[in-house]
Amino acid sequence: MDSAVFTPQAAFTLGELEAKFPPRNLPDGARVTRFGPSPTGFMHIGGLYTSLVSRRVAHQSGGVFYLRIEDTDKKREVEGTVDLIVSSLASYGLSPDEGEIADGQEIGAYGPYRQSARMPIYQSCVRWLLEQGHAYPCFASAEELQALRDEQAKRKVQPGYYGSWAIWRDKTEAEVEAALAAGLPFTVRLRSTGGRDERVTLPDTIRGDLEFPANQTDVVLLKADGMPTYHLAHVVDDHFMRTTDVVRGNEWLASYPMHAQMFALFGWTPPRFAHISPIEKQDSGSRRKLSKRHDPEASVGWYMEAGYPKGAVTEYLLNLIDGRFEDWRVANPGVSHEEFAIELDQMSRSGALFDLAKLDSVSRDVVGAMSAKEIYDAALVWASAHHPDFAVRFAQDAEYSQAILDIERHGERPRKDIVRWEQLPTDIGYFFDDRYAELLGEAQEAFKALQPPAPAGLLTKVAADYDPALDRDQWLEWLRDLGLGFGYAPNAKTFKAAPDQYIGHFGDLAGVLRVVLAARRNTPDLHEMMQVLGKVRVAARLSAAVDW
RNA sequence: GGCCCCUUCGUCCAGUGGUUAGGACGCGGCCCUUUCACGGCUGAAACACGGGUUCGAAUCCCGUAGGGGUCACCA
Repeated sequence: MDSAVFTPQAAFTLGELEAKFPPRNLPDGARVTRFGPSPTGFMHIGGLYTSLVSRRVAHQSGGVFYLRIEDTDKKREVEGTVDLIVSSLASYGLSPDEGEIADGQEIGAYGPYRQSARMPIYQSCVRWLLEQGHAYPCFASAEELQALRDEQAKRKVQPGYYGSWAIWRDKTEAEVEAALAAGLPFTVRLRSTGGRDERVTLPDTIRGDLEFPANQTDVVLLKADGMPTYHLAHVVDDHFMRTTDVVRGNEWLASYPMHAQMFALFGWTPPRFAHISPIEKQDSGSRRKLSKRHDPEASVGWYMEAGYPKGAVTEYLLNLIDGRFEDWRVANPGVSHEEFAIELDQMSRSGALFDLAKLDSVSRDVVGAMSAKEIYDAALVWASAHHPDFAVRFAQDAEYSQAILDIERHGERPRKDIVRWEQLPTDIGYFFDDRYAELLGEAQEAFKALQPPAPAGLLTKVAADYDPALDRDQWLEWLRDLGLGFGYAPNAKTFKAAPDQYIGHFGDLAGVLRVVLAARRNTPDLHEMMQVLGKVRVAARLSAAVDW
């Protein structure tokens, strides 16, 4: 029978494909890796993780990292996902060297890079398999397949389409013709060659040699709609795209024998495999994969909304990949994390638990190392997308905004209170007069609750005498002096030594000013804060509070 | 259930026959201090269990247990 019936879109011989997609001309040792997401409406943090590993492995070796869209399941496909994937990768500095770089636009000589556009290639390969007798059409319906599984469950045998359970494996040509004539839908299946006691070895880059029973299942290669399954597409694409290292989740471990068999049948040398463990999450005692349904932090979008700096997410991921990154970071402050080399064979075999506290800590350090300008730029981008009100305020006077961010950021030990941009509106909102007006109620309440209460005349005096030109030491001396006149001890020690002689100490005085100026007790350095607010604002706020 | 993978402080990672089992996050204490952060010092905290091999085991071997993955015309 003419196998073209089952592969109507086949257009090439294997030889033609070999010529069309020749081995890459790369330096010795160069690795070609890829990221192959399915566009199902979501960009998983695990995808970022895998891409980070893959891209680095490729680039460290002078190789190529490409993006391949695995859109062979049109039922699950969600429009707009490709865009999301492309832009997510781009914003974390993980853009591919080949593949889709913008919606519908791709670069590279090994494409197309969307599997749905590669039908002629897959079908050509399957046609060859059919001709060699390594594949056959299967007309079994979903119901028949289910009945098969039920029977297997009843008899307590291995479930699956294999051996004598593979009902269409040995049908006669006449039976196939009849099914075809009846217009029954069909799939094309692999005619498995795996022996009963045969074993195959997977030389995994991360895990070392792993042994499995050889594949015995007549897996589906071409679905009823003519699309390839993952298994076929993986083998064909990674061969013709000349992938040298397949980096993928360890959920694929069990299907390796299937893939190995296909590579062998085609006569192709399989790539190296590195099966990485997914990021997991603690869930009432046990752990499980970070799931798109239950865990918001599984989505890359979550990190964007929270306003984690891009570098923080990357460095956290780097941390999971190799804990020595931390030591490297300490030894190489200011160096781009791009410089840190990843070694596949050093990766952890067990899955890492997602740790928000650790991410926050990494982020604190990353933000701590940024300049006010860098923070301003990144935070403004975030605010424009996620907090328009704040964006307006923040953008109005860029110089003022940056001065706010620069408080305690210019010395040896920068402030590390910012973890994500999301905090900014509440943390520095009081610097802006319109926002401060909204906080007035809170300020008054806190002011009234002050212990000891602010002495009469204090605010007026500070408002009148404050000189922004004073440097830190002069300011301290001035304010201590001034406070002494109102009964505040110059420091806590003095106060403790003679509590009856004072109403409080310098810290209490600073507290009064903080509450009035910022509507809160915890603010950055008061001296710098007042300088940034400026004489006019300071005086206005203090004077207005005299009547509270 | 079959097959496969994994197992060092709560978490992440070091440690590949001889270490007081190390670092980081988190947590506690102390110090610094105008609050909050920062920083410094310090403390509690782990080799899943049982057998071997060995003068000696977190490290090698065999079991057991626990956790995870996979057995689709989803990837």
